[in-house]
Amino acid sequence: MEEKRIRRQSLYDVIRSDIVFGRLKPGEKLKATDLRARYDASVSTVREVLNRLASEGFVFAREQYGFSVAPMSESGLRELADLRILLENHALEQSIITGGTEWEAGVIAAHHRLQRMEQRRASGDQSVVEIWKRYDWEFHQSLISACGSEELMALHGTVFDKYLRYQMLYLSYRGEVAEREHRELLEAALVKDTQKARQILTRHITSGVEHALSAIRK
Amino acid sequence: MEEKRIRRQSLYDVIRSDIVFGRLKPGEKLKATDLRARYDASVSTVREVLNRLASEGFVFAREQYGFSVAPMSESGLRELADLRILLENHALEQSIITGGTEWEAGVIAAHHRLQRMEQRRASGDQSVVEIWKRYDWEFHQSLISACGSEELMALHGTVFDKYLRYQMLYLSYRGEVAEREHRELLEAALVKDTQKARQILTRHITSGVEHALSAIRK
DNA sequence: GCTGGCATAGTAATCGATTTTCCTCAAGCG
DNA sequence: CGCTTGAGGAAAATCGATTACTATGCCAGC
Repeated sequence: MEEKRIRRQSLYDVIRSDIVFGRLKPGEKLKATDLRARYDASVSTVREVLNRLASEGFVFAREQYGFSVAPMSESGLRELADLRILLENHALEQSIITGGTEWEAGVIAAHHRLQRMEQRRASGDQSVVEIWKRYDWEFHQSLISACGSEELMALHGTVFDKYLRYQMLYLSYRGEVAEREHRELLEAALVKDTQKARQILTRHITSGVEHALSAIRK
Repeated sequence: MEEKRIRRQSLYDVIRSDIVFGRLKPGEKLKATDLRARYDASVSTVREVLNRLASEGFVFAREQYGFSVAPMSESGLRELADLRILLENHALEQSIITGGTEWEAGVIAAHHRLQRMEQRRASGDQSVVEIWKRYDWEFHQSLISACGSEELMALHGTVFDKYLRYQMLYLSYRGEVAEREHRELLEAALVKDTQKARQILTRHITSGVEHALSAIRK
């Protein structure tokens, strides 16, 4: 039962992931003809994908100049972190208020998957980075999944990945600390303590930013 | 001095505006070949534009099915309104705190332009609707322009337009009331009263939603 | 020696044609 | 009679070629 994907979708996934995980460097020029060869697709298909990525902010586009990987900056990181705090805190609070048993079950399951990967990552297994980060994404998404707004969730999902790109750039790994924060976040959510949950989440993100910035300054 | 635009950009503007102002109905199928004739462009160009609009949420896309104008629903309106309140309140507060004289000047100028159009609209001139709404957009953007986050402003800009689409659908016109709220918003911002400004803005949006929903229920 | 314009090459933008996929409908079989 | 299956057509996805633009560098004139 092989999953059949159209070329555009798989191309989109590959390029997006190449950008998020740094295989395509910030500022790097994305020539349609080069990508055509590299990814084995026609210019039209490549351009469709680049247009999508451009409107999401992963790719920078200028008329008559073409496409390049979106640049990164310290202010970019701060902006995205602030935005994530704003969106995710709000969604989290709503979600805790309205979430029922099904939501709780989903959150616990997502946390379990994440935790397993965190352990493998902690034991030095570098190969699981992408899967680990996907589970990270899924855990945070599951936490806010009862917020009642698909628009909000979609927005958060994109912001999360744009923020993740910075974590990957700075090779920011906080191991045990982030692991504990996830656990605390889970607990606060399950006992419906919105204020505590907001507090932990804010710290989770803020200290992540500080950690990344201090790492790059050395 | 004729402005030279590339085809894709002008096509994007036209289709986007056609969707926002309801000339393309929600759910309407967007066949590439039809659009090709209607807007005089090739399928590739049309598809590039539709991909962009899809990732912004104005167009709905499904594999092997093609594109259609994004559907609209009451919950969609509520979600976008909530999102706009969240984003704009936050940005407004930051902007009031950091904004200096230049920011104040920009806000006053934007409000003046908006007010002039509000007057023309109030006197029954239906032809200015699009310009009027553009000035509305610009006024709100200028208010948050000192928030320090380009990401936030870009996000707000898109959300504003998606919300505007609902106002256009419901033909929601609050005339004098909205005019007064804009004036109050300007005043609160200039005297740096963040709490008052947040309060007015929240009411501005909330009552706009209520007005629209009560109109459709008759 | 410097500047301004023109030729040229490289790349982006656009195009129409071709291939692939999906849906419909009807005929054949159980 | 109902279900499966395959032919046919419509529309989406993909393609390579063509056109348009821009930047680079060379040459002529000042």
